[in-house]
Amino acid sequence: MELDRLDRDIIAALVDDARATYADIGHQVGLSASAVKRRVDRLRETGAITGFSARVAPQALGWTTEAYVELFCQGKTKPSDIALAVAKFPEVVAAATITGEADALLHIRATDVRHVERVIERIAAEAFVVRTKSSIVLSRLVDTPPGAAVPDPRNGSYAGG
Amino acid sequence: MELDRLDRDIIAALVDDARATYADIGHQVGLSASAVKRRVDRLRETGAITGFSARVAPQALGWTTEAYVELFCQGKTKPSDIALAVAKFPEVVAAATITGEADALLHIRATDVRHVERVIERIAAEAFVVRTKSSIVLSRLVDTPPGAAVPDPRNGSYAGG
DNA sequence: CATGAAAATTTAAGTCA
DNA sequence: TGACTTAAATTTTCATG
Repeated sequence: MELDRLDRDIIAALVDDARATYADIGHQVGLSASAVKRRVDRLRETGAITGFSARVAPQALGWTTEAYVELFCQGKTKPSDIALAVAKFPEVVAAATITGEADALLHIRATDVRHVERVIERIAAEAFVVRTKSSIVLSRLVDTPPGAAVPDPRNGSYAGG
Repeated sequence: MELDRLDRDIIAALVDDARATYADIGHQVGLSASAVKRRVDRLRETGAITGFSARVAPQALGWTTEAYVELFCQGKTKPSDIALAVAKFPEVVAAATITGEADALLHIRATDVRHVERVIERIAAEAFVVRTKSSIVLSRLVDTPPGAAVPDPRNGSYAGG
């Protein structure tokens, strides 16, 4: 799907504040409220916008500890096997297969270090896991909601900082 | 701040759909619309909810490639130095100092592998950076919005998972 | 002190040119 | 696309347990 500058500006505005009114967004990007609504509806239909979500402060909800865990798996392990195994844990907020020595990298949020330890133990118990390598997060420096900046492939600039 | 079960249910509902009406949320959690609004206002004031954001499909916006980059820094480097340096790049969507051999871990989103390479080059050029170690993401397995599950410290259960 | 119900205002959603 | 109309939601106010 093709996105023009207005679409990217609208997306940036909605990433910044998903509850902004169509009139407000229209004022920001230079469109009428009804034009903005039509574009937002279209962006949702085409899948560019997948939904709207509250941003929460993890530590305020009790998620005070996070960790990154590298997974080293047996030779024949399929990505879908890993996905199925780790998706069971609400503590695993992100997971991806990666290049390099490790096969996958997990991002874990937990209530404390003991909790992290428990989750890693249970993941390490999966049949395909050979070993794990964990890094506890000491301090978070950056945490940008994905899509806060929208790249323009044509000129390398960004909308919405 | 103290969160009861209703607060956690409301947060879970808003993480799932930030544009749900107060009446809908009230129906889900067993409250009237005005009671829900009061609690949401309070959750925002106290900082448990930091805002509302559109969820976007990064690949639909041109962010087709992502990478994790370990940063090895000089002995006297402060976390704030790293934060300042990497926050300049919209491609750096997350960064944290971590335990282990590396000093920091960056999460980068870019338009393609060449773009990732360019960003890493510019970060590696920072004075405090000794070396970097990169892993390109092959396939994303899990990507949960933070707060999709809200832990209850009292009994170890979750709301909205 | 938080809740539910009602009133007033604002916004969303649909239709027209 | 913008302007207008109707329906719905938000926001405020007020009374209750």
